[in-house]
Amino acid sequence: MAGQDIQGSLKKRGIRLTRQRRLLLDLIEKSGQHLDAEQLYEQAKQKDPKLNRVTVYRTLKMLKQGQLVDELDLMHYGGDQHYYETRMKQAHAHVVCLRCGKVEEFYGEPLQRLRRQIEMHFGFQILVARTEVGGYCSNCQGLRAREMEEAAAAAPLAVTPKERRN
Amino acid sequence: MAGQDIQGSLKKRGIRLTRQRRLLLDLIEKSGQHLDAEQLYEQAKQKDPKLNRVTVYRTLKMLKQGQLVDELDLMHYGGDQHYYETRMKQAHAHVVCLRCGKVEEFYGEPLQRLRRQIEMHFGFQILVARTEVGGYCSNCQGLRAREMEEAAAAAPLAVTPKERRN
DNA sequence: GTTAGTGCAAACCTTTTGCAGCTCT
DNA sequence: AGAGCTGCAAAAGGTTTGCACTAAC
Repeated sequence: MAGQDIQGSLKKRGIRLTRQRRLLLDLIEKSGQHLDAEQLYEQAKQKDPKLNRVTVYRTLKMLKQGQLVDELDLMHYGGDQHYYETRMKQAHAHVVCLRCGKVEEFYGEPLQRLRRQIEMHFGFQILVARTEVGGYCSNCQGLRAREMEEAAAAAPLAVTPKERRN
Repeated sequence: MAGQDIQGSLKKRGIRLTRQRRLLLDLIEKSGQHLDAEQLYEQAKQKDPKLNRVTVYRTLKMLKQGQLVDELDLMHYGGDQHYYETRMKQAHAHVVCLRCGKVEEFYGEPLQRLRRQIEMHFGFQILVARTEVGGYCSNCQGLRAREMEEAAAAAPLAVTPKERRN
């Protein structure tokens, strides 16, 4: 399983597998979602109430430096914190709906192609790559349009009136 | 000029063009680089010592919401702050060397192709998209390898020894 | 004249650091 | 045994907010 991979990788590097780290790694790997440090801390605290928020940050930093997790911000939809995911999966882009917050993942060869092109074009050695996209999901596009109309009806001022004067 | 575009766009939306905003817009547009809020503040203060840092943040936020600038983090090479650039240019990826900090921009059709694919695949309406890549530029790859060797020579411990024992 | 925008101070949120004590190997 | 890790408290860095005053339209 992926779990073994990360823990094995740490062991090989001479990094200690403490109780706290095992717990955090478990949570990161088993969570299907993208967790931020605070969510991870909350979940971990339920299993180990003594665990400190600082340990979460230190563990995430270590995993990031060791290239075992990737750091995302998901277009800052939920704020300025960072989200984390394991690197087990194939490269993918994150597609974030700015209205409902849903995050979809895009796999597929245009990403690999882009990556190869960048490496070739600059002779660059890529260690980490992120593509994040914000907009409206198919479900929210109509709702969003309706919301805009309503807003315009409620406040029939602001933008357009001034243009008519010219 | 691009300057006119942003200022005109703001005017149309009924957003006031204050002295401070004109100054900040000028700096953003004329700067060839990616500026963070603090750099922008420092530069602005030289022309208007009274200008407050908060105004910089508020202006950037407004421009971001109005989709007149894009927000980047350049793989957090320089810290956790955000960088900004105008949206005048064609879509491009940012390629950041994690050793020397150089930022290159990748244009080219793989990006457009990726964008179209995401829109088609999910029926998604993209408002903003970012691709950021971290690694070593052609110039730093050799230097980096040498640094690693030296580090291994200086501290001949850590990782590999343990593996030999098996 | 109104309303939006500014400056100032203070708060806020996320993340990092210093240090004493604990624990994994 | 001893380096590495944790918890706690405190600080730091980046960004936002409340409020009274000012300026753009």
